[in-house]
Order: sequence, then C-alpha cells, then structure tokens
Amino acid sequence: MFSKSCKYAIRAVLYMAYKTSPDQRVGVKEISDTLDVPGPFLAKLLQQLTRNNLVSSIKGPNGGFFLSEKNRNEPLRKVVECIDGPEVFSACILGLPVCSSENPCPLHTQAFIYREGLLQMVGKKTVAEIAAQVSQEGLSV
Amino acid sequence: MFSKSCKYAIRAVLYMAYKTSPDQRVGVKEISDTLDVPGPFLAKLLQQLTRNNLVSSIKGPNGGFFLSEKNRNEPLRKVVECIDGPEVFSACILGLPVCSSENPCPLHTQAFIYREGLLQMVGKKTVAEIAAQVSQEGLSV
DNA sequence: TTAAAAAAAGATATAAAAGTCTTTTTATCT
DNA sequence: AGATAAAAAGACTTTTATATCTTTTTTTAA
Repeated sequence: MFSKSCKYAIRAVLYMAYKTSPDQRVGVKEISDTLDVPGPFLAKLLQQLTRNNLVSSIKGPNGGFFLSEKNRNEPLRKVVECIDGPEVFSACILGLPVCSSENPCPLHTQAFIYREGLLQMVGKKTVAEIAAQVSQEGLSV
Repeated sequence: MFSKSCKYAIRAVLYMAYKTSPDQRVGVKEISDTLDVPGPFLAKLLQQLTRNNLVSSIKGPNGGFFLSEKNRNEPLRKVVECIDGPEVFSACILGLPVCSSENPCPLHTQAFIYREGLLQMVGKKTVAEIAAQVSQEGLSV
C-alpha cells in the first residue's frame, strides 16, 4: 500500500506530533534513532515535507524539526500524498489504466470499499488527533 | 498493495480461467498481447505459478498454458501469495516489525478491516467464481 | 527422424526505490 | 567576528523490482 518512504514519513510526523512544538525542536538523529530508520534518508523525507509545509524546521544550533499548530491540524492524508502522490488511494488495485465503478476490474468493489475506509480515516483525522490516540492508548510508532 | 508481478499474475490467471481448458491451451504471447503486459516477464510468472500447481502447461507445438479443473477451484489468494508471499495480508501497514491487536500501530485497526475484506474475498472465492463474475458482468481484465 | 513450436531455465540488462556522502546555507552562541 | 550546530541541497551508491535475451528441453507433426 504505502512505500517505505511513506511509512517512515508517517511515523516521523506522528512522533513529532507529541514530541515537538515551535519551541521544542528535535533533530533528525533523535527521530531516526527512536524509529530505527536510516537517518540521511529520513532527512530527505523531512525536507520534502518541510517544502510542502507539512513539517517545520529551523536551521542552526538548537534548531531542528517540529510541527507548528498549522502542521498539526492537517489531515494525515496530506503527508501520505506528499510522499507517495495522490494516486495511492485511487489507483486500480490490479494496475489497469482505467478502472472505475462504470468500468470496474474484478477486484474493484472490494478494493474500493476497504480503501475508502482507510482514506476516510487519514482524510478526516488530523495529525494531532491521531497522535493523541497514540499517546492515550500507548500505541507504538 | 500488490506488486506489479502480482497484478500481472492475477490478471493472467483470470484471463486463462475463461479462455482455456485442458484441451484449449494458450501461449504466453496471446496472454501478454491481450493484457498488454511484457511477454518474457509474464512467462517467468506463469512458470512460477506452474511450479506451484496453480497453472498448468504443456510444452511443444499446440502446447501452452491452461487451467485444470483443480487450478480453477483454488482460491485466488493462492495466486497472490505465490507471487507476493504470505505476508501481503498480514504485514503492518507502517512496516513495524511487531504490530497486532495487542500492540497495534496507529493505523492498525483501519488497515486490518481494509485488508480483511479483501482477504475474505480472494480467500473464499475461487478463481473460477471470480472469473465467472468477470464474464457475466463484462468486467475488464 | 528431422523441423518446428512451445515452455523451462538461466543469464543479463534497465529502472526505480532506498540509502549514503559531501558541500552549502543559515542560525546561534561565545 | 569566529566556531559550531543544524537543516538544505545535490551527487552518488546500493539494492530490489522489473524486464529482456539466450539457450535448453520437451512435444508434435510432417
């Protein structure tokens, strides 16, 4: 479903959501060590998210990455689409160029129903909301 | 969700389900031309399926690939798992090494529901049943 | 019994994804 | 101002997935 890049990005953003604030930044190394993810690779992803205003950063000593209030209130879907592109939720599960309700592939209906469920979740819930659930319920990131 | 290989394999098997029988074989070229898929690559996939008794083949002139009665009555799931491995339906959507109902990742519940529905479908319906639907409803492969 | 047709097998090539390294820029603190 | 810490940017490498090519084996039919 998601590329490795996207998985790393989602996890990093959720981690940042409960670890950072505009005056509480965190470096790539801390994130990559905690999530057990390749550091320089994660850096690229965070930079891409930063360019797209889904993550914030400050350079220099005491700088680092963090989520602004605005960043927290974005639906998680934006993070996914920033890394994997908008097609993740709409592309045909069998890779057919045209596959829709009018012209469905054999697995279309099932794939649609269930992908729609995921989409509803990451599309409606914000980063902050999902992160809140993570800390309340002690989920792993 | 599925690799390209797996998508090609599913489509090829469903195509064969309504095009072939033990005495009505079809060559790789016809399949790859019809599905618009790279021929030699598809050949490898079909050979892998053949080794795992999910597709049948006969060499020589008038030979080719086909589905035996047994092949048709396998759940489509077997084809998927033969190509992408059994993890496709169970691996964590965020790639966490351990993710279960007891120790879920933030997207676990939604992802589980999503995948379970698909799994039910390809796990319960046989190749023949899905193929029947394809020809009855005129779906695209 | 030889030629041809088809799959099987194996080697090789290409492309895409994942990961690393180096240099540059920006900010902070002494 | 100078040293340092961090992200930003870009080049590069490695790995994995996808795709192709070549040779071998099997079968059929003339």
